[in-house]
Amino acid sequence: MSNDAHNSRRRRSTEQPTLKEVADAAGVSAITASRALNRPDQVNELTRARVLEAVERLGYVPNLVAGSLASARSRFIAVIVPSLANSVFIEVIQGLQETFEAQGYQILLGNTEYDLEREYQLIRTFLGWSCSALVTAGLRHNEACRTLLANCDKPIMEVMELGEARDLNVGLDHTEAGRCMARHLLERGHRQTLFIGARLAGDYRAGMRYEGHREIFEQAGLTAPLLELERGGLDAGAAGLERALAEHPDIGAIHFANDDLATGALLHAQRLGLAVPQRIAIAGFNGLPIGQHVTPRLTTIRSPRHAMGELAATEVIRRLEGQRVLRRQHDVGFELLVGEST
Amino acid sequence: MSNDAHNSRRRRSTEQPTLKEVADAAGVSAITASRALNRPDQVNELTRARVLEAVERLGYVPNLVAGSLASARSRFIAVIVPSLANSVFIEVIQGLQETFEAQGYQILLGNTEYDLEREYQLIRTFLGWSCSALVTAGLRHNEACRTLLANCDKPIMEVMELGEARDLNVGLDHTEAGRCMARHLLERGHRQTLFIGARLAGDYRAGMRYEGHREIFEQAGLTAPLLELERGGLDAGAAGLERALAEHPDIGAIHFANDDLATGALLHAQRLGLAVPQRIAIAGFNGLPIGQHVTPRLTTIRSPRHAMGELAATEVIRRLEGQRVLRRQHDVGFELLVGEST
DNA sequence: ATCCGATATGTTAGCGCTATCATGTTAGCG
DNA sequence: CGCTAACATGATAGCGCTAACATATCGGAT
Repeated sequence: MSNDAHNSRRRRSTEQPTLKEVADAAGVSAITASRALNRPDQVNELTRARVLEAVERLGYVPNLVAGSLASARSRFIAVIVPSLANSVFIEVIQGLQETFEAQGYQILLGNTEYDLEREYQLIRTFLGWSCSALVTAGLRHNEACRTLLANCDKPIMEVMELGEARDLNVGLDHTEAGRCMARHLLERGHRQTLFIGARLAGDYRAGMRYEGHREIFEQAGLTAPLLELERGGLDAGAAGLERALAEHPDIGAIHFANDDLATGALLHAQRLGLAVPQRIAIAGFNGLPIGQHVTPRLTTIRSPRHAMGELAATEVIRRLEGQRVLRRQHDVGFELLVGEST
Repeated sequence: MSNDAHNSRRRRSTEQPTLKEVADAAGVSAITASRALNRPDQVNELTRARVLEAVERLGYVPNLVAGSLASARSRFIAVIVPSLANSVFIEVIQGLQETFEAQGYQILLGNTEYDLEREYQLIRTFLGWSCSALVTAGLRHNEACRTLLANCDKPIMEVMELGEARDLNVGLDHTEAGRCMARHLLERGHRQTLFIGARLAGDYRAGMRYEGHREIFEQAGLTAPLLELERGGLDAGAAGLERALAEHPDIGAIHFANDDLATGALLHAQRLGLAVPQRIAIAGFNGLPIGQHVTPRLTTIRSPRHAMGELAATEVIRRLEGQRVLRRQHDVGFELLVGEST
């Protein structure tokens, strides 16, 4: 009876074999079985073979939750981006994922939808999963989030832009990218130029590019009007072109905040029979493949997004494995792609 | 001394406060604090307020790993896709993510790179995290994987295509989609038609569309040659057009496996000065926005990718919350979008 | 006064794994 | 032959939380 009473407390959920059962089957202790799986070089070769055989035979799947609790480490990497709709983040994520997964880390993906409060909640949750490191897109966070990050001893990697990072930083200088394109437009003789972006409060990096753009035009004694759209995408780009022509009839060039908008406008100009760049020049940002397939090819700025993810992951892994990071801050740069659209 | 000896075993990793400390601060027991956070309605309102105040004051972040181990449940949903490069999967993931995150579930994203062995490894890992459910893209798995899934008592949702699913299934009939486009091409009078796809061994759903295409053409007493490319994307589409013209000079229409290829070809045809659809008609699959922005607009088939993700997530959540699923299998259908490219 | 069920809280014992310390075993050395 | 270092394995005690059972309190029905 006391036996039964004792057993009644058991609450094993699944029928999954445990490490203990594998160990019994292999005739070793649990800890040896654990080492055979996680620290192969600390276990005799024959013993390990017996354990692996038992694993195979019983169909053992390690309970990673228990392992993480016991070791206070998980192989999770939290990755936080503001949007999945924007292919830019997807490519960074891909670079991160390939590199992290190759080293046995699992990405926990969070999408803030450009909401800093959501970012805070996500980071809390991810810390609760004892993730090994945090990768966030961008340097701007709310108060609560900054506190959380400041009290966090894990590697923190901020990507996409350069600046005052808390820990590690891989990105590019968006203001300089804005200046670069503005200079190009000036060189091409465009004086009446409009900058068109979408939801710049969220996409503040586009706002930084506008600041760079404005700086150059104002230095040249010109104005740099801004048109902000409610939405992004190809449709919005086409609509933006219409609005630009209506509201700024004498405009000769449009600097779009990204290639989606710019491509939408370019293709719409074709439909309208507007000569690009003679009647209206169009420039973008990102260097998406589509921009190089339209005629005229889109003048844009290419950022090394995939490489940014890889580099960020590599540095985080170095930190996690106790090696010295190569640099705390990496400027991945950008490249002006001159097409025929300007 | 015995006290010290006892304490020497302690191995608390972080300085993070634990639930016990929160409970002490609030003057309740640990389990009450736990309930205050997870089962608010089981706790007196005032008690709960005290606990929440302590949580706030101490900056407590729940250790979800410990919680999952104790309850043998995590709020993880494993999502396994063959590629992130393809925007089709991204949109499904978005639909899944929005719906799952709204209910407090966290997605664990796995990318098989079209490798079924990798899929098996990913599923093992995810099961090790005691995920609550599994969502995989596609119905084809290797032997080991099928065994794992068969012995798994969690909800399993297979998306993208329809067929003999293990458990839940949300998708569309790709063979029928291929037939649909083939019929359209025939109606438009195209007799000499080529199907172009990329890496069909991995993207077997494109292969199914080709089977549908071939069936219709062969029924009409026509041949349905196939051209398989090594890579996908816009560049590949352009290259595919070149090869098609060289290898099949009398071809009048090309049915591409997806819109990326088709758009690449369409834009390339523009550059070459080939009239579309007079000299060569072009059709795609997916219904990407870009196809509706080029001139002529691309004839394609739109699949409700975002909705597919939402629906899949909704059904999984119903199952997890003990409600009856609406249907074990959902055909989300597709829509022929007739542009001017055919 | 007694019993009942509903509500609120507490005690105990795990969940499955690994860190830590302890022990045994073997080879190498003076 | 004892001594040490290197290697291999084991016993024990947690990691932080929650399931299961236990207890206390209270208003209302009997």
